[in-house]
Amino acid sequence: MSQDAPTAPRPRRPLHGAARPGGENLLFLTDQQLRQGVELMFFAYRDMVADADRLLETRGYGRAHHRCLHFVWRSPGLPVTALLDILKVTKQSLNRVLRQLVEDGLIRSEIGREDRRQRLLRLTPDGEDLVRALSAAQNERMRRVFLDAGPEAVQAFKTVLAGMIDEASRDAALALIEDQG
Amino acid sequence: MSQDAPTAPRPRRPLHGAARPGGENLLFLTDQQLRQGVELMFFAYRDMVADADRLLETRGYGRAHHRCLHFVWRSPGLPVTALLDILKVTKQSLNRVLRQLVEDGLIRSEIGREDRRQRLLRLTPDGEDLVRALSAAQNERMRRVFLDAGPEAVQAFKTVLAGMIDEASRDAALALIEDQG
DNA sequence: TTTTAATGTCAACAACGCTGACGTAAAATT
DNA sequence: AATTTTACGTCAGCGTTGTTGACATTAAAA
Repeated sequence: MSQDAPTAPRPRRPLHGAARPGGENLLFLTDQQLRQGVELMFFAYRDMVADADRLLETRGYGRAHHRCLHFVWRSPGLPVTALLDILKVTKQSLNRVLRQLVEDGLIRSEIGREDRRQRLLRLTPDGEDLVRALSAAQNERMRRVFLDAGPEAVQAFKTVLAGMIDEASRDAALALIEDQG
Repeated sequence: MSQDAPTAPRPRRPLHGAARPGGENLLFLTDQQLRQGVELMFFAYRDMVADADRLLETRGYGRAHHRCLHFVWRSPGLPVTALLDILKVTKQSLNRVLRQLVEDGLIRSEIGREDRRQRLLRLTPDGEDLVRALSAAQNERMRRVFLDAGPEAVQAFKTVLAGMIDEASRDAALALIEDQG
C-alpha cells in the first residue's frame, strides 16, 4: 500500500514543491517526501562509512573501533563512562573493542588523578595516525559534496541533521560536535 | 592532533562562515566542518533508526528485516537479485531474513511469469501493516524536523545526501527514491 | 547440448550489539 | 568507621547480521 493512498491523480513530480509567496505550502511534508529523506539517509550513510570500512578491515577492525578511536581523539582524556554516554552501548560491548585498541597500542588508558577510579583515554601516536587516515577517507567524499552544494546548503544540511538527534541527547551531541579540538 | 594543525589563532566559531558577496569563502570546507558533517550523520542516523528498532524488536526482527520489507514495499514484485543490488549484501545474508519473512507471512514470493527462475517478492497484507507502522515511527520524527527546517532546508538536505551516494549507484538509488509508489 | 543465470541452502566464522553475574578499587555518604 | 555507591573490568552466553565457500536446482541462453 502506498504511503498517501491518494485517489486523485498526483502531480507528476512534487519532489520540491516551491512555496507560494506568503503561502502555506506544505508539499514538502508529504509522506513521500519524508520517505525520501529516510531512504537518502540510508544510502548516504551506507556509502559514507564504506570508505573507512575498507581501511579498517585491513587492520582487522570494524566500525566500533572507528567510533571509539574517533571520540577519544575528539576528547582526549575522557573517562570511559563519558565514552559510553556518547556511543550509547553497554560497557561490555565497548570494553571488548577498547581492550583490543589498548593492547594494540592505539589507545592508552591512564588512571585519573582527581578520581582514581576513572580510566582516562588518549590516543597514542599510532592511534592518531589511524584516525587521520580514517578521517581522510571520509573527508574527501564530504569535501567534494560540500563544495558542490555550497555553504548555504551545507548549513541547511547540518540544521536538519541536528534536528534528527533525540532531544534528550541533542545538546550534549551538539556541544561535542561544535567543540574545536 | 587536530585536523588542521593551525598555528595562527582560529576564529572563535567558524561554524557557518558567511560567504562574502561575490567572494571565494571556503570556510565551510575546513576539516572541522567536514568532521562535523560526519559526526552529525552518525548521531542523526543512530537516533533516526531507533524508533523503528524498538518496534522491530517486539516482533523479534532487526534492521535487516526492516530494510527488506521496506524495499519490497517500494517495488512490489521485484526479483531477489534486484533486492540484493539495492541492499548490497550477500544472497546468504539476505536469504536468512527473507526466509523468515516469508515463513512469517509478511512477504510472499512467487515464480516469475516471464523468467521462471526469478522469485518476485511482494508484501502480504500483514507485511503492509508492519511497514506502515515502521514508517509511521520514522516519519513522525522526520516530519517534525522538516517542518522546523522549512522547504528550502529540506531541499538542501536532500541534495547533500544525494551527493554522498557512490557515483556508481547514485542514479539507480535516486531513481528508486524519487519513484512514486 | 552446454553454459550461464537466478535462487536456495548448509556450514563456519566474525563483528558487535545485548543481558546477567561477579569482582575490585576508590569515592561518597551515613 | 562502616556502608553504599560509582567507575571500571571481565566471564559467559546469546542474537542479529554481515562474510566466504561449497553445492544443488531450475530454467533461460548460447
